[in-house]
Amino acid sequence: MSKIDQTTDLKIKEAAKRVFLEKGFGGATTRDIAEYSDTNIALVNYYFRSKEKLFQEIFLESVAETFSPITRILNDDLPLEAKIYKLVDNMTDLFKRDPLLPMFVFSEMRSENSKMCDLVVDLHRQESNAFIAQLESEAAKGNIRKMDFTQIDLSIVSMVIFPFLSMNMIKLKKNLTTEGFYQLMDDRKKHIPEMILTYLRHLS
Amino acid sequence: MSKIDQTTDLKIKEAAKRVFLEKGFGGATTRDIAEYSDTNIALVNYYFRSKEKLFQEIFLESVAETFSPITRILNDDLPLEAKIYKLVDNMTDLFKRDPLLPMFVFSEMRSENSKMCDLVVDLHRQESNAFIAQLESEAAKGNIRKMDFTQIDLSIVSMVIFPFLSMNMIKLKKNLTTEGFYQLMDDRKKHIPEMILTYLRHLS
DNA sequence: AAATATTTTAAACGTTTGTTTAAAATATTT
DNA sequence: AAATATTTTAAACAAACGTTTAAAATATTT
Repeated sequence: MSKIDQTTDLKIKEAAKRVFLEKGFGGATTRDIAEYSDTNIALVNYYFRSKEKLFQEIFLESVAETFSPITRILNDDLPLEAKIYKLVDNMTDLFKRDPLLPMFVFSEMRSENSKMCDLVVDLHRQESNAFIAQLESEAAKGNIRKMDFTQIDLSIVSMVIFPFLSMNMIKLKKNLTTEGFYQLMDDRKKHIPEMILTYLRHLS
Repeated sequence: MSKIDQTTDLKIKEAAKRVFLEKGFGGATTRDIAEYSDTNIALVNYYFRSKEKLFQEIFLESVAETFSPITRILNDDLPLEAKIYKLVDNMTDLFKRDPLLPMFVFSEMRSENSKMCDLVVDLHRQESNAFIAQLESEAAKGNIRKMDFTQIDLSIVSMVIFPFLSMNMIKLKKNLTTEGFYQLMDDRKKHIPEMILTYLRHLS
């Protein structure tokens, strides 16, 4: 189906996602969304009732897009090493496809009393910690060091996501094009798992 | 000097910093700043000409606050191990004092053509890479592995800053109070340098 | 083909925004 | 003490915002 034959509500939603990802809820306007979707401001409210309802729909989908691959892989039945490589690889590719996604999700959770925080906590209510359990199991077997594995979990996610959150600063500082930046991210697919695994296997 | 005896322009600037850090440029209003500073909207423009001028003043100071300690320590004349420990320690303490600082700085650089990007690139024009040079020197001596040390630089900063960018999400997911979160950050003061140094010293 | 339901449009609504005005109050200088 | 400069105030401005209205256009059903 060519873009011009899309249904009106889909045209609006795709335009809204683009605008919200670029500017956030506060920076985006109904008129922006109407213009990019080639419709008008009345249609935006006709199909989605309000700017906030439209935003919440897109935000929830974006949170799922960001975290469900992570959760899925962390709960996969894979050896530790393969799991870490797969996690970093899949996350990196996801954010290369949608580099504005991390900043969109985290910036909307900036204020503690944001409605978005409540939505997210509902979404992740029964999320298991299979990854940390797996790490503890390997530690019990003596394959890796004993430690607080929350730190490992947090460090992996930090090393993958942060570069995308600070993409523009990195590009400026290292004088990189978008392609150069993506090359750096691809290099991290080896570097991050190597660092984590070297540390874990070096029994303290 | 008690808060009530502050000069008017200082009262406004401190209130503005608080409001901008919490809500960002787009989310903050001149009326917010006037209310928090116990003045009025005309005085805000009388002393700072416009919301944008006031914002730029605060943003530039915040960028300096965030990055000048990093740059200073990275250029310190310290052995590698001590430097990494000091860097992580100082950055963590800085962000514990001002946990909204990272999101404030990076969210304003979200769009590539943001004026803030240009301001930052001017600020860091002649910044040296003494840290990466030091790493390369140690690698030449055979003390640490040979590699692209941009990855190390980026990984350290990621592991320190990202948790503060995702503070609210972490607190929700791990069910932590602010104190619990800060304890986790303090634990990272050991974890991060240990991981980095273990990796560097494990000659591949 | 007529009647009904749905979609689209243009215009307007009331608020909130950043900013400005001009007068009042206060401080400083002569 | 009078004249001048600075600071503060209350009120208003135009522009932009999210949303609503009511009529027009189109699609669907009877």
